[in-house]
Amino acid sequence: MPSAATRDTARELLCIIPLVMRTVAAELRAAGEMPAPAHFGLLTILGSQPRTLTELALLQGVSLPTMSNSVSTLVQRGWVKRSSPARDRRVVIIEVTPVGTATVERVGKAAEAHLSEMLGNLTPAARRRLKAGLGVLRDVFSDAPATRPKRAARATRARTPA
Amino acid sequence: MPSAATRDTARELLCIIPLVMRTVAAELRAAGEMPAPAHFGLLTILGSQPRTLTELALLQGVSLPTMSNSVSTLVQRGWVKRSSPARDRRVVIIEVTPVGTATVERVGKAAEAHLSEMLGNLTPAARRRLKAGLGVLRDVFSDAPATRPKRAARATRARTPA
DNA sequence: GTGTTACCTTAGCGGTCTTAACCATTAGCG
DNA sequence: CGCTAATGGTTAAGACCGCTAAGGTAACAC
Repeated sequence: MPSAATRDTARELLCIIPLVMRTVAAELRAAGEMPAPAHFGLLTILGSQPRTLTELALLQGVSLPTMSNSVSTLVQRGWVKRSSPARDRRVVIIEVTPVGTATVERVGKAAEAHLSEMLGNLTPAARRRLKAGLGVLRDVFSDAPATRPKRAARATRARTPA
Repeated sequence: MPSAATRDTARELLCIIPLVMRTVAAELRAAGEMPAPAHFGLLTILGSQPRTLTELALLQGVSLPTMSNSVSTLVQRGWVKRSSPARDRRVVIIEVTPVGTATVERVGKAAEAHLSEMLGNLTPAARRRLKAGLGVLRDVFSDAPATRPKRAARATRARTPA
């Protein structure tokens, strides 16, 4: 049973996250050839290593069809490529292309710049609070598939350093 | 020229907000007759007082057409109603209906419950950090039209929207 | 009354997400 | 070997959310 405090925070989340989301999406949209919000995270993930479709869907907390479609879009834009390993041709490995890497780099920089403009007005203390809050958010949501409480306990410590 | 610290925070925002957004949307979707994420905030705003379409669009940081459409959906569901004041028949006043109020109440509660489940694992300290961060988020994004400083009428002050 | 401005709506497009249904490949087993 | 599952992806259809561009009507100013 949720305490009043958690419920309060939940309500807060419910109200402002969509607001923030809109802004973030707008930044990305305005930042050039706009890899839509979802695509940005995707390319970032793939930047560290290639993944299968299922892995990606899990990581991003979306259904397989959604991921398949997103990847298709990305392929179409030349940012990632699909390939099937010979050992098991059912699976699809998705890799980012050099063009994709460059795009994320560029667009991300532009979006950051815009965002930073808004964040620039914050006092250092406020920015610290924001950062701390984002860290918590990441810990809580980093792979929770929403409506399915599959894995219960996630340690909420370990503030994801840097 | 954004400092490294702000850029870092911006990048953080860019990566985790969509993730959180998906979860919140899923909560809402699973919470019953799902007033989509955007609708939830809208109904909440209207809960305190009726507003014109333009006001709503400004408050939510969306375009007028978007707000018009959203309101149409809400009207269709019987959650709000439109009316034109006699003194100026160009404007449209949007008011929440009793059904709308009840719906937000109910759905909000369900979504909060789900969210609270995730948040329940947080230490009190972490929850405090989260809350503080959300507050900052609200201040920063509460009505910033993202990429367009349309008419710069809004100074960067005016905290405390509620 | 003509023109301008303000407010809202309609139309059309792209993106995100879902579920249901459908292939294709691999693995198990008699 | 051939049949049946299961695994992994894809397609198809549907609902929302956001945008721009292009109307339409009401109020205001001359």
